[in-house]
Amino acid sequence: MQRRISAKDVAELAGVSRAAVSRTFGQGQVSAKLRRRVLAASEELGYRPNVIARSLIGGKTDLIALVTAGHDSIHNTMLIERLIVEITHRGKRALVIPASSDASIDESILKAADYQVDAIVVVGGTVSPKVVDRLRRFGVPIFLYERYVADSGLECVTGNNLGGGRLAARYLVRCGHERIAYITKPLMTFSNKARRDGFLAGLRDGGQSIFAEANGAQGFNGGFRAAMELFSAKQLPDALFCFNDEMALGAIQAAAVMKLRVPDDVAIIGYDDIPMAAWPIFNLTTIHNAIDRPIEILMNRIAARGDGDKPQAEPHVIEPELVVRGTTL
Amino acid sequence: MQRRISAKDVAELAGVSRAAVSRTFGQGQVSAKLRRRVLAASEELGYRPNVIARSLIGGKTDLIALVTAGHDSIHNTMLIERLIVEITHRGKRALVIPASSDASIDESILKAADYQVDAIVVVGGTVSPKVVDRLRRFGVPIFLYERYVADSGLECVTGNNLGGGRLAARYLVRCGHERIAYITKPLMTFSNKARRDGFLAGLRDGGQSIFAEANGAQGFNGGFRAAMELFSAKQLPDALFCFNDEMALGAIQAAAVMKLRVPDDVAIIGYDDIPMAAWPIFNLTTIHNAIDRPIEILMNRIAARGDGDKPQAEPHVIEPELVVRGTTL
DNA sequence: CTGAAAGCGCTTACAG
DNA sequence: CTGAAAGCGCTTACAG
Repeated sequence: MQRRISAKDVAELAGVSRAAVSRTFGQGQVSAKLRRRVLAASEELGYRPNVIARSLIGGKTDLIALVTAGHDSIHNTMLIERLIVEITHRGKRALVIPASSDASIDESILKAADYQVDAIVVVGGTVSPKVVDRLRRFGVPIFLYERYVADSGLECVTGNNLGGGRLAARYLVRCGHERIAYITKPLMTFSNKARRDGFLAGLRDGGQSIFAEANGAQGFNGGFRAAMELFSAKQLPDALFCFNDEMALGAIQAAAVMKLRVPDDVAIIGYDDIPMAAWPIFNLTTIHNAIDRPIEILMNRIAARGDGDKPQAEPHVIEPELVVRGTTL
Repeated sequence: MQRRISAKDVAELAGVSRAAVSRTFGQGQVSAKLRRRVLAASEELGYRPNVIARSLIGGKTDLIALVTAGHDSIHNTMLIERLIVEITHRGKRALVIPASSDASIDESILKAADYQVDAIVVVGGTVSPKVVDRLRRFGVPIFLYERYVADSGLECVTGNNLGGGRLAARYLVRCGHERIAYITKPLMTFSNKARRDGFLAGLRDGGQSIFAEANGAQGFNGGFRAAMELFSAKQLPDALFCFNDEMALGAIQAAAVMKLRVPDDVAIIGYDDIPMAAWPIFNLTTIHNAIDRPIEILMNRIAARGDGDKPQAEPHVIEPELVVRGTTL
């Protein structure tokens, strides 16, 4: 485990100054002849500039931190994967730091800052004002993805969950359902609350109120159990809106177990539009929660902020779309 | 965007030397009194050591690079997510660099090395000898996950795909099937080849040979189409082994479309044991491809290599297990 | 265009 | 125990 090749080694072999090496790989002007000699020496030694050392000067590491909370749903996992790919495509590196609780989000952000990242993206979580303030002083932009906190000074990119919930409710009302239920997850997270609020508002628009509500754990099994509970009541719902697609798939399963026909006996509608929703065996009607568009906005804003742009106070809101498939009339 | 707080600022405020600050946050000895003053000043200024600068001295960045090829399957995505979580739990940071082609794996590894990462894990891909050689000279350990290349000098952690394929074949033979087919993906990747080879060997063990083989694209749709092709032939297979679970789920779908009963008309067996395989609606018999155990081994070996341990030439092989569910007799 | 020098933020022998 | 100094690998004004 010898010492790595440094610019000094290259300079010596090429018979030039370390500055010449630096300029060859960086910004400055070098004559073609010098450049050739430096390149040849570098090739021979297998030299590559130490970007970590370089960042000490320029202040830029090309590192983007992804602080992720709620690694729970399929949609979230895909989202993070896409984020990583996009960050890489744009010539940056993704430093991924999963966090569990809200306290650990703060801690993760601080850790990211220790690495002098150029920007921090928090997926599905919030940051304490104290940490926000500190990072602002350091000039590290923080972005909230799939969450919006007014007046936080943070730039936010989020789907319109309120609108999505409303979309679902209105559609079910329009289809003529009259006993419409919601399947929620235990935690009233930002998105859960917004979808539910929008859903209730949508029912109100149609002159209805919520028929029933069941609380399930996260995921397929949670949706299954919650639906089983609703399907075991004296009066059954005739339509179900589920917090997300996975739970909706569990609800479809529950309907099968209870010999209920979907959508004739009970309509089911999910949220996110994960790939499985389109599988013919499920063919789930759902609210499409875009991934590509918000990520593109996010990436552009990260670049802009890097160029000194001010944070945009208004959130970047992406509108969801209803995708009608086979689980509704 | 002012300059960040440095040890110098803290030293001045506390009225001590920069060395004292350094020692307070690092290794050296400091008196309780000095430490207290340094800590107080740090708190006041919001100082945190710049780990990037620190790494320039110690040579350790606590960065682990994850170079991922084949971001395609659900199993792979989950695997990478788990790897990131485990790396973080062990106090390291995950630098995730997705690569598409094999050439880009080399390039990604070099980029990772530019960041002076402590170790590189390549998931589902190989490295050219040239790059291996260069990294060895730098003393950066490279690990191959889900792949084994003999005499590469790389430490490998992989499931026994050959054994897994064999397991599947033997089980189907034991169940009395006589027209056993394989659904493969277009690329003869390392794992695809090994599973197929093992499968053929297992059939041979039972005195049979492969009845048919179909080539589908990756994923659910690929499995669906490949199965449709087999189910449209004059003579139908009575059992299907699929490269992975997603393709197997597609095959189940195809059976439903063709009004074939599973497992009575056709048995289906997958590979990986993704969460969806256990969903009652699928209830897929499959070969369990462990995640936790190999990751644990990998993490331990990364730590050991960091402490100067030599690479282990023999691969760390994890044995798969047959999980019998409802899609086989 | 080129090189010597200063400096990014840190740590670690070296004296005291 | 503590501080002044050298150095990690790089870049960037500053002279020439």
